[in-house]
Amino acid sequence: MDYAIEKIKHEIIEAVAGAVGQEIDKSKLEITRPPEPGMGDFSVPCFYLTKLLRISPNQIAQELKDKIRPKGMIKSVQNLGPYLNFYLNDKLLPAKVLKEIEKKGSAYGAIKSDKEKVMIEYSQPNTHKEFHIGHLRNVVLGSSLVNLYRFFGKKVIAANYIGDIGSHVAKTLWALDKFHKDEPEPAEHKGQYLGKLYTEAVNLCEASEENKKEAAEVQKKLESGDKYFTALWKKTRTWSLEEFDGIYKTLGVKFDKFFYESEVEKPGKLMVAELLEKKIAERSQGAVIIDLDKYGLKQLLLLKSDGSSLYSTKELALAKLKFEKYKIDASYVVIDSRQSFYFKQFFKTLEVIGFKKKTALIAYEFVTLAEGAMSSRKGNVVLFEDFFGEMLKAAEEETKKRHEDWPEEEVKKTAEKIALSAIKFSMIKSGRSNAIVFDMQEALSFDGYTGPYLQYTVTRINSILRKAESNNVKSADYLLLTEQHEKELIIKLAQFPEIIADAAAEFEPSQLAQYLFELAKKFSSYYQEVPILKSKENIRDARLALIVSVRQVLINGLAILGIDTVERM
RNA sequence: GCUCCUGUAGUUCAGUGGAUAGAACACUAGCCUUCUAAGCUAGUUACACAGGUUCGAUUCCUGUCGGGAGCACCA
Repeated sequence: MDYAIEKIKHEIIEAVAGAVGQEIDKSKLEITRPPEPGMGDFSVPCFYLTKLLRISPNQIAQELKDKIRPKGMIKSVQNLGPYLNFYLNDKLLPAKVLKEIEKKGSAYGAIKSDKEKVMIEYSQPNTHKEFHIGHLRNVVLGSSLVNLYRFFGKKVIAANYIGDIGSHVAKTLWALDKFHKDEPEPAEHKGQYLGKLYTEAVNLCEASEENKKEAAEVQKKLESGDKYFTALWKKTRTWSLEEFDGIYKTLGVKFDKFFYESEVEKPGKLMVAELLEKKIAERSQGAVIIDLDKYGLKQLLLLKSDGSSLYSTKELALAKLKFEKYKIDASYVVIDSRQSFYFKQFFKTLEVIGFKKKTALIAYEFVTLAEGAMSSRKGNVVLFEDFFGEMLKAAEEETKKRHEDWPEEEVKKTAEKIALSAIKFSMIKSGRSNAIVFDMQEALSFDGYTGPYLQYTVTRINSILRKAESNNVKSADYLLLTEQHEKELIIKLAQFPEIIADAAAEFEPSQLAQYLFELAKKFSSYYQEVPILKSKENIRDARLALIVSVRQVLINGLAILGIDTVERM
């Protein structure tokens, strides 16, 4: 990275370190932003230096202030209490930051590749089940992490691992075969049809042991290659896969590699047999387990007592595939935090059996409803399809209200992008460790901290630029950007590369969302208070150059969140 | 019972070992003869509780209480 923000911080640190006059750990020096704009642009708290210099932080700040000679990006220094407040050089800052953005364009904020090859696995939907807003959070989070990591300079393989076999499939097929065999195939929404069957099956299996046994029989038949059920499975599996394809297409999400549980089941069983032979795994109550007690992780079940496979059985073979065939340096899995314990066990198991690779779970809390958790059994799940439909309707209404003269086609196209941005943003604005309590009413609002607000900010900039017609943005004199609002915006723009690095390091796209919203807010205030088109010609050009940069950063950031912008809305 | 996550404004969320704890929604009052009012400006209200570490704790530690989740044949 060689961004302006780094140069600024480097100069500040060097100035402070130089003034101290003895060896200090520069990494311990913090750079923060003062609470009030008038107090300076950046500040360094002096608390850390008290141990070294053995005088009060206030005194340190005062003494250092006199020793620092402003140069380069630093215009002046003030001490205020225990803080050293730095004022940046207004003559250098705007040109440095804005030229950088202009030059790098859509790559502004990106970090140079470090060649690390990682696989990010996300979505992992189960076939023969409904696709609801809980699954949506995973997709939105996962795909933005893929984008973020690529921007962060990693080589990323975006992987999906589809649960196309297992007890849920068996239950659905059991119900289909037993109660709906003679029904005509649904013409459309076949995936959702299976979801309904699954719910029915779950309830029936809970109601009676007999049903449960029958469903388990179906699973055994599937695993032993029974012709009838295998054919039924193949057909219905396609129904679900087509549904998923449609959803990914709607969301604009692409995977580099699809894995299926069905392709790793047999290799997984072989691996378990091998582990038994090597005495790494052992038998317990008829099942096969690996004892992780000495790591405080209890025991992980690798194979059922009836010999059929578990999630872990298949996951073993998947891990082998990932590391050996794809030669990745690290494997990340985006999952619901309810599976955290299992994954801790599983990653430890990989270590024990010899895969000493970088692995991490990117866990997030799940999506609930105000009345509690969604469950197929209770039938209170909010399907993605329904959610998207509602959002689309609302976005169309809002768009029509504002643009009565627009052709139907344009309304539709714009509304879809608005609806998607609202959906995606609502899934990403909360940090991963926060459960999302889904509220349709709240989701339908396009005001405030939402995706549409960010899109709207971009359209306002577009609108100004359209009206500007001719301009001399390229040769703008940045020294004319002297308003406080302008300085604030420029510093905010300069911080973008840092935000990218922080958000990536913590797997937190929500930090990026927060930043983009703050940037948009700052622009909106500026927009309200400072005229752009009506200012004097040379000032106008400088301001146009500034808002072009603001737009660029908003677009770059939104792209990482998977959000498209629109020309007008 | 054990483990993990969590408790900040009426609601949904940010945030930090230190300068006055920020937003959004909702509510109230202003602002469209001025670049799109999906906007802007102003106002009201908050760190669950009790100890400890520290010059300083909303932040770290311990405990209590509350919410969510996980802990062997589901994924």
